[in-house]
Amino acid sequence: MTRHELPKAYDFKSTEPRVYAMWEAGGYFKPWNDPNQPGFDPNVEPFVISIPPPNVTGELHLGHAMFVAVEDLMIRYHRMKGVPTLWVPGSDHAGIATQLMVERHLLKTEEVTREELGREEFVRRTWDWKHKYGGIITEQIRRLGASCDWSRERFTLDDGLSRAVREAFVCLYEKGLIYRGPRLINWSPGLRTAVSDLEVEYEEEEATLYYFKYMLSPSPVRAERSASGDEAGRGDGGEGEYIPVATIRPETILGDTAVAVHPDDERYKKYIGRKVIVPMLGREIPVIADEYVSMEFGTGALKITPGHDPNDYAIAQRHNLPIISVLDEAARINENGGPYQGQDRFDCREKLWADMKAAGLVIKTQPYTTTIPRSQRGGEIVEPMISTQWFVRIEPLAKAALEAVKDGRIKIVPERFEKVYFNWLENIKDWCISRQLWWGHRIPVWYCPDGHMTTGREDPVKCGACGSTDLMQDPDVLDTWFSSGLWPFSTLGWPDETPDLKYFYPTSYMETGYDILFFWVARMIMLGLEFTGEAPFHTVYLHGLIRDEHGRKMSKTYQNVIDPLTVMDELGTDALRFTLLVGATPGNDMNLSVKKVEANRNFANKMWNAGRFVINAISSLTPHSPLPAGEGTGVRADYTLADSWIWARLQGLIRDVERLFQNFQYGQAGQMIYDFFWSDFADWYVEIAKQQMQNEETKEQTVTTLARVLDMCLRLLHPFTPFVTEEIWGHLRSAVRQNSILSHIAKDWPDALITARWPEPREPEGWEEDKVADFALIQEIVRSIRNLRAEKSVQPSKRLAAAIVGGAKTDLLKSQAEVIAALAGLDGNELKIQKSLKKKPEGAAALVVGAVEIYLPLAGMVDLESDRARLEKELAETESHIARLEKLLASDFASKAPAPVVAKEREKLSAYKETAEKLKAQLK
RNA sequence: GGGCGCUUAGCUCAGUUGGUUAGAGCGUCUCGCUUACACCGAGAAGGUCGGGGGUUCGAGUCCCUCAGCGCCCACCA
Repeated sequence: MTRHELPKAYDFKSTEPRVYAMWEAGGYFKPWNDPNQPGFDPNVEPFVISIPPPNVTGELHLGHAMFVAVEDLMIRYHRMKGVPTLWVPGSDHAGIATQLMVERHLLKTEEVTREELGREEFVRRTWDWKHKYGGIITEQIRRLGASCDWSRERFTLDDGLSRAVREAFVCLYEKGLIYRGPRLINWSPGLRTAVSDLEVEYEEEEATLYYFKYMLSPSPVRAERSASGDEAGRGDGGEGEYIPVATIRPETILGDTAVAVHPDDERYKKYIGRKVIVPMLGREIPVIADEYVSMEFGTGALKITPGHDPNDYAIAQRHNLPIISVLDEAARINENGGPYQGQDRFDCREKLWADMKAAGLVIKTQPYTTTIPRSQRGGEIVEPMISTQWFVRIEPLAKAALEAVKDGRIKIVPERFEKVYFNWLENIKDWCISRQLWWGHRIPVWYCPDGHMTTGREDPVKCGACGSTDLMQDPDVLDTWFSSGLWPFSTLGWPDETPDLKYFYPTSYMETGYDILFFWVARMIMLGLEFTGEAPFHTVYLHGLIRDEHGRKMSKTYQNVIDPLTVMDELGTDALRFTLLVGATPGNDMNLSVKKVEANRNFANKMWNAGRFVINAISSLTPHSPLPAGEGTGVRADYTLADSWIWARLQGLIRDVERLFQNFQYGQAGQMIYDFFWSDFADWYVEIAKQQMQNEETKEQTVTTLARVLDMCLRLLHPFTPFVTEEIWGHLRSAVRQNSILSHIAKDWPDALITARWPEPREPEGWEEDKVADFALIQEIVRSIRNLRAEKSVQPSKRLAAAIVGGAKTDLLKSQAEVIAALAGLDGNELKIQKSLKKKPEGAAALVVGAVEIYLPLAGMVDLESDRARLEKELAETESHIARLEKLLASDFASKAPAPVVAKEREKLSAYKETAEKLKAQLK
């Protein structure tokens, strides 16, 4: 392999599709231990993730990119550790979203509405649409590098999962945990369906508060005196007594069935038990007393509309008030609205108010800010309405789900979300699961003409109660989240005890965004515990949401949306993945910018070029000099300091990464590998390797070390950036094939390689620290020389002579003379290293690094004055450190801090003292 | 009304058992096409870790408090 064969810049465009196809074709995404295959071992614990199924209608967005990046990392890491690993992919039928999209599509292409087509035909068309476009999103998920087992791909509306939904419904129904009945629910007038509490969003908006008069009807028992209250009392025109009331939705006046006041309210006490007259309709309704009413707020009197307000509904229940609905399914006024029947809710609001004004019933209007309930989907204002719907009796399920997290069977990462989870489940209300849609799992309940309900695992032929064969299935479908809630086990075959279900369930991690903790995660836990008796996963990992670079929400109106497909086209998948993984911290939102992705595109290119260098180096070895195998964690006696140092650093890195992965600190781990690769390996070791390779004695061990360290880095980075690492590794493998030291990239995680595959005696305790400390001195010397060169504007190509006085470090420095010379731009022949020096060289600039003195004879460039100033500044800094440390060591620190910490500070102090002495000598 | 998060270099952010002189990327400044990489290399400037108090030998890190920003939950018309 020659250098010319590898392009100078990493070509992700041609690499990514080729590599992905290779993985998929090689069966690499399938678990190696498979219950459906011969040789299956049930005793090996697998690692399993169910994908958060994207909507079939979905277009790839950064949320998808995020979960794929994190989950693929988890999956690849475990796979490399040798664990049988399964990532189950699939997609969600997404009831409302898909139905709306297909409706829009049909209207545009065929100018036909859903109603015109009829239910059966519309559902058929939607399936057509799904077959045609449903694969787009999964293709896009593949582009992200997701190593899912595509042979196990599922869809929430396919036969198996539909059967699971049916089974779940019937079980709950039979246990009495599902019921049907009229309740106050959230109604979406545009979509004409009920929605659950979670699908309603409350936004603060400017509204109007309308004040008006509730006139008292003449009382049989005359009120003694007029009110003492400020607002209640006689109307100005002597029109009679009234109670002032305020509302935001005047149209609901038509459905009022009472006016409520606080029992202790002196202003209104006397009216309790009397009647007031509903404006424009003339109905008489009672004035009631209820402690719910706040005397301080508004007028202190509250109109009660049980049909369209949850609070009023509750009050009505307490007082046995009638409930009047005034809106139809499109939120127009219905027959109970008298003259206003047929008007839109907002038209009616205006007209009714105008009429009331004409009738002298209006007091005033006032601008008012309040929270308005809007549909999460359409954005329209949701109306609370009485409607007959299906509900899940949630308390028993919630209780079990609460318990599972409280007793640790399920752990949520980051932990603070456990509190959020508890709070939600403790205050949960019954879940409205029926939707007035056509696309979804139809409710498996049939009605006979007498109204009996029949359900079952098979479609019934006759009524279970009366035997009638005249059956009509419930027209509604189930909430999309009902089927999603079964996902971890329905995808594995439940309700059948399939081999997959037995082996792969419960799954391991549930990884998703915190925004669907309630929608999805909590429901999976509730339904999983109910149907399988087990928690569907033992760990919930929640990632944050992605915002633009200044923390704003991405939206089309701001024009700040970053399209992952574009980013992948321009900068590569690995760059995007690495950015999402390293920039984020569990459960915290992250701000993304293309600039960050660019920086990581550069990192991918860095890997590529370091890889190219190493491969080239391997090729430069004679074919007959084999690379030694089996070297474990240790270092050979003949290794140079740099060889030992980089290996020592790598050991530390592997341990740190392992620890961070165990704690879900993926971002931190990625950052550490990045730093090691770029700074330690590329900037230092590779540069030294260039010099070591020129020496026949050290050439082979250097190439070996380059190859080993690169190999380990590729493995560590593979879960983050799978494509570029796989590609480099492929080239690396073909470069060393005849020399055979490397095995298989995607199979072994470094820690396993070190502890198991290369078991050799460890070096003496502390060798790593010693090597790191020694090398740090060399780095310091090189840096200070470079620094001085830059300061003096010495031409970079100019080789300088130098004299180094090493004292106790002389042997070490002598052994590193060539390294120092190469990296600091010194002339190797003119570099003198000695233990001590009688007299300091004339006209040389002096540097002090710890106890080491360096003299650079910069003929003609030395400015005695500025040199002196530089050394004096250093001395001052050193002495301030000495003072600080002496004070510290004289304090309670010395007696109370742990011994090793104190020892460390003492060492530092003596080092500073030595430096100070050298500096003083220079200044004499 | 409850609960949570954030506040660290010009910008975006790391910093999890409290322990050197607080880090990275981008941006800025000075050099440089040294045979892996200009998607690069070398060097530099830049921070009272939001304010105040406390615990401790020692606090960006733990506790209290205040302020600003953001999010979630919640039925005051």
